[in-house]
This record gives sequence, structure tokens and C-alpha cells, in this order.
Amino acid sequence: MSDPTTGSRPTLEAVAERAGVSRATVSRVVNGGAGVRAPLAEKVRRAVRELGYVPNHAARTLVTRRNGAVAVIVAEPEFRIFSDPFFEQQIRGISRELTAHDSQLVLLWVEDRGEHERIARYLGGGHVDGALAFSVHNDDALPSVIRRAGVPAVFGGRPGWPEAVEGPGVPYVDCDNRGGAREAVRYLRSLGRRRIAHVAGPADLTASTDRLDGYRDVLPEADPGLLAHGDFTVAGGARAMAELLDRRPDLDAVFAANDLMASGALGELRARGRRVPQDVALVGFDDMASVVEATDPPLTTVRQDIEGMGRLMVRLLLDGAAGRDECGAEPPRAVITATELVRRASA
Amino acid sequence: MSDPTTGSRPTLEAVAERAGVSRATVSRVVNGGAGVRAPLAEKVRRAVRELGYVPNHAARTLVTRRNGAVAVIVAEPEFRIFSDPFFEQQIRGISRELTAHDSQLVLLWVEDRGEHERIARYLGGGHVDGALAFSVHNDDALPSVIRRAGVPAVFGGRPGWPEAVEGPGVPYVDCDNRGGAREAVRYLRSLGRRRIAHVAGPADLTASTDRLDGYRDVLPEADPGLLAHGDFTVAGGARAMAELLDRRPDLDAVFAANDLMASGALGELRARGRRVPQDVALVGFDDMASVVEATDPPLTTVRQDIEGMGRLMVRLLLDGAAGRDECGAEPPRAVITATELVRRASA
DNA sequence: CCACCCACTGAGAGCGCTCTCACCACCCGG
DNA sequence: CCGGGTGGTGAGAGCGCTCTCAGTGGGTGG
Repeated sequence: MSDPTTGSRPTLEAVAERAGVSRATVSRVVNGGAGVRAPLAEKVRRAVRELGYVPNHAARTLVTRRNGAVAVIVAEPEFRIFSDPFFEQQIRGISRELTAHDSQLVLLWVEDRGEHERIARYLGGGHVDGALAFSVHNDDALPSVIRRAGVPAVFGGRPGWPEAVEGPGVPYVDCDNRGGAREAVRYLRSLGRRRIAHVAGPADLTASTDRLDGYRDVLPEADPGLLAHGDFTVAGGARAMAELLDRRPDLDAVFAANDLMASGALGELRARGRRVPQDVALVGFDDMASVVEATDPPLTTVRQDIEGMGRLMVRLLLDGAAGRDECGAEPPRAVITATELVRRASA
Repeated sequence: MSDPTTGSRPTLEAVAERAGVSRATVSRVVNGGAGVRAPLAEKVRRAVRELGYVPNHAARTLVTRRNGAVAVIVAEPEFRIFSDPFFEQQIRGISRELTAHDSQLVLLWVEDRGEHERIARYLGGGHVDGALAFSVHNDDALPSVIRRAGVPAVFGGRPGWPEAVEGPGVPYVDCDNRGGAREAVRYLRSLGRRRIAHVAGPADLTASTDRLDGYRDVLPEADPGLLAHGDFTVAGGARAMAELLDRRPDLDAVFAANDLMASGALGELRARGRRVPQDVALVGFDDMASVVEATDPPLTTVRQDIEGMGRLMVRLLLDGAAGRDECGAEPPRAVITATELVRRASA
């Protein structure tokens, strides 16, 4: 492919020479070819092909100030975000959309806070056109690190730290946690259930608190005894369920804040001799394929379009920034995607 | 931080002016400061600090021809490599070592063969200093795509396609699958087991065939009825185990080619009324934390240092290449890491 | 038939950095 | 006291690309 006479890769110059045109013309053809007469363009394209020319990214970046790369920041504090199927789907959406935007995904794996410095330097160094991060716990310092780096950023999941509410607003993509929770609880009520419990997630995650808010929207008067907290894991769901059954053995429905906890709750219900859905109706959240169909009975749950959220994050980051340049209009700061109740056998 | 008078980030030039030295001197200080007198260097460092100077990566890459970035190619054919804990550990090792080398991780997610073109272009475009890939199925075209791109590459897992055996040899990192398998089987034999079955993995993965070879090394005369193939999943392990029990109800030990299948096999053994380890001793492979300790009894298995393998891949790629430049000596083409039998209750 | 316009092409100036030299003190031995 | 190091510094030439701006040719209206 590449010119065997020289060891290094062919440059624009080489292509220009071979095609008998100037560098500028080659550049135009390579970048879409607008404003170049057809026969000339064809000649250039042939030279490109013959030489196996590939544009030098660094040189291009140097002048355009665009990198064609976006950082995805994965903070892994205590639990495994990486192998989480939720995360995988989101990454897939991000990756697909990035490819569509001709951009690359630079994975920044942060293991502890000592690395914040490194991240800040990297982001500030102009290596990437923007950053994507996932809002983890509310007290995480990462968001402010990203913010100070002065690079455009979009979060996955509504950030819980105070600045988001006050300041100019940090762009994020999230599903309608509250609305989805409302729908789930309303559905349970429509089934005639009257003692509906909620297994909530960790209190320092907005996904948890928003879902809890949705539960309370529908059942403002609910007995606090019908509320227990888990940690979004199967075991945590089982523990919370045990707690609830101890307090309120008469409960007839459970809305769990995610599918993993619903699965744990299901096991505990079974162990205590409750039939699902006859005695206790159960609804989860997420519609995580690996969980939802593995349970017996299959889990009724609230679906969110995780991959779509990943794609939206990229669009918000890349197109949002572009939109701002062109017309000066403020791009949307946040996107909330719809949820959908998926009825299976558990409720 | 950055100079508020100009919108853009400060350049080397600006730092030089502020410190009252030349660009060259600033460059020297920024890159380690060798050969610059202490007081001058300090003056430069202060200017850097005051201006909040961060080197422009593109400009540096343009002249040094080093990107400080490595591509990690994730091909996701049918199954979920991404959420596989194995992969997560390997990526963690890669990420850590890359950080130590001051390099970034560019994630290239390949969904289907139509994207090979895109990958080839990217790799050939000199965006990265090298590529890391995982040898998937033997018939995958990806390796040859990577090879043709002419970029240094290291594989995780011994590649199975023929060129690896003939040609100049493709660098790879793998654990001693065959030796580990031998150790597992020998251990079962040392326990007095005489009818040792093997649940092998997919035949088009070298990890499977190498482990099978290890089994045969120790038991060359074994009844073919004691061999069944699974697909590295829990369900596949259960199916294979059922098959084995049908054929040889008298078997007294099983060596499964990975922990997931061992876990499936355990379930099937239990379902058929076999006690583990009393009636049937069971050994897995991988030492996958999430599986190995969740089983009852805990699984005896062959441990491989997955994270370490990830780190080695990076070293082989980056240091290997450097070594070649300096002394002309061929760097090691492959690294095989040791395995270790971890005894728990299942055997 | 000429001036003018438009569409296209080329020349050239950088983008911010590294790196090779040339240069300049200054110190040493002779 | 002078020639030849020697360690430190600066000047300048690119790296490969984009992009502005000037120039060139052919077509068209007056």
C-alpha cells in the first residue's frame, strides 16, 4: 500500500505531487471534496489510493483544534461499575454514537482520588473534545474536578451535588426515574394492592431518591414501615425484604428500586412461603435482561432505554456544543428519557 | 489558572517570554529539565505554574511521532466480552500499566466485520502507538486486519490462526493453560480418583484446546466417553455434565475448563444426587472470584493472574518495541504466565 | 467585443512543539 | 596567559496539515 521507496507514511505533499495539484486541493478532496472539479478530484483520489495515504491526525488536530476523541470517565470506587451490564449497554450506545460522529472513545479509569490530579491534567490538556462521566455518589469529588478542567462534559444520571441545582446547570442524561416509579406503584395499586412496600436504593444516589420520590408521589400517606433500603445488590434486596416482612407481614406488593434487588426480594419472599404474584406482587426497575428473564416468575419492571441514553450523552456533548457555536442559543442542559412499564408475570 | 487576557491556552512561547528564556529551554524543563541550571529551571517552572501551561499534545505528537495512546480492540461477536469479569480484570491491568507508561487507552469497539475497514483505517492512521486485542475465535479476521494495518500489536490469549505458527510470530500473552490443566488433573489423580472426566470449552478457542491437551498429557488413555464439550457458560457446563453422567455414571472426578462451567456442572451433580467432593471431586479453571466463592462447596480451581496478564500485554507492546529500536535484538514474542492450583473444598 | 464575475486552484503562513546545531561563557591544563 | 574543552542556552528549521487570500481562466451581460 504505502510507498515502498520511503519508510514513512505518505504525506499530503506526496499525494499532491503525484496528482499534479497543490496541497490545498488534496486537502479539499480528502475533507469532502467540495469545490473541486470532478476530474481533478478523481485524479487526487486515485493518488490517495495508490499511495495509501492516511491523514496525519496530530497535524490536523494541531490546526483545527478538534481531536475527534471523547473521554469516558469510569470511576470505580467500591463496586464494579465496569462489569455492570447497565454500564455495558450505556458504553455500547456511547461507542456507536461516537463512531457515527467519527470520534474515538478514550477510556479514563479512575481508581482513587489520588488520580484526580492526573485526570484534571489530562482533560485540561486538550486531548479530548469533551468528557462523559457517570454520576456516582453524591459526595464524589470527580464532578468538580471535571468541571474545573474546563472541558465540556455530560453526565449519565442526574448529578446529586448541590451545584447542579444552583449554578449554570450541568448537562446530563437520565431516565424519568420519578415518573417510572410512579407508574410502577400506580400499576400495583390498580391491581388492588393496598399495602405496597418499597425497597429503595442507596440514599446518596439520585436514581434511588428520585424513585423513592415517585413512590411517595403516589402513596404520600404510606406507612414508613413499608420502606426499607437496600444497596442495589441481590443480597441487599433480600435483606431489605426480610426486614419489611418482619415489620409488615401483611404487605401485598413490593416495588424494588432495581431488578437486582427485586430478584433478591423474590428469593426472600419465596423462602418465607409467599407466592408471587398471588400473595405479593413484585415490580422492579431497569429491565435488565440477564435478571428479568432469569427469575421465576419473570419480573414485571420499568424499562429504561440504556443504550439510547448513552447515545444521547454523546449527542448532547457533541451537537450541543456545535449548536451553541452556530446560533448562540443555549443547548438543552439535560435530557430525560421516558420509561415504560413492562408487564411480566410477577405483577 | 490560564491567562485571562487571551482566550486560548498559553503556549510554550508565552512561558518562554514570561520566564525570559527561549522556547528550547522551556521545552527542556517541561520534559524533565535535564541540562538546565537549577535557578533557571525554577524560573521556568514558576512561569509554567503562573500561566497554567499544559503542553499541546497534538503539536508534540506531530514532531515526536509518539501518541501516548494505545488502542484496545474489543470485538464482540456473539457473547458479552465486556461485562465478563475476566475481561474487566484484564482491562484493569492494562489501564494501570498504561497509566504507569503515561499512555491513554483508546477503546475500539468492533461490532461486526463491516467495521474492520474502519478499524484498519484508524490503526493505520497513526493515532496510536500500538494495539491490544484479545484473540477470540480462531476464524476471526480481526487479527489479519490488525496485522495489515502495520501497527505493533499484542494479543491476549494465544492466537489460534495458522500464521501464528508459521510467520514471524505474533506477540501474545497467555497463561500456561496446558500446564495448569496438567496440574489440575494430576491433583485429582493424586486424590485417588481414577475416572476423571473433562468438560472442555469451545473447540475453536486455544484456551480450550490447550487445556484439553493438558488433560490428555496426564491421561492419554482416558476413555473418550469421559470428555464433553461446553461453551464456557454455566448452562453449557450443566449440559455437558448431564451428558457425562449419562455416559459414565461411575465417574469420580471432573475437571472443567473454566469456573463458569464448573459451577454449572456442580449444579447438575447436585441435582443427580452426587455429593461433591465425596462422590465426585471437581476442579475449575480461572479462579474467578464471583464464581469460586459463591459455589457450595467453594471451588478448587486453577488460578491465572489475569490483571498481571493485562499489564504484561502493555509492557510487551511498549517496552518490547523500544527494545527493538535500541539494540536490534528481537523482543520476546510471547509471554506465558504461570498458573497456580488453588485448593478449596470441591476437590 | 470587452469588462466583469464567478468558480476553481495554488501559494504561503502558520498551528505548538522538538531537536539539532551553533554559540558563548567559563574553566582547565599547558 | 592562551587554546581547547565543556556544560548551558538560543536560534531556527521543520513535523503535516488547514485555511485564507490572491490569482487564473472561462463564461456572460452590456
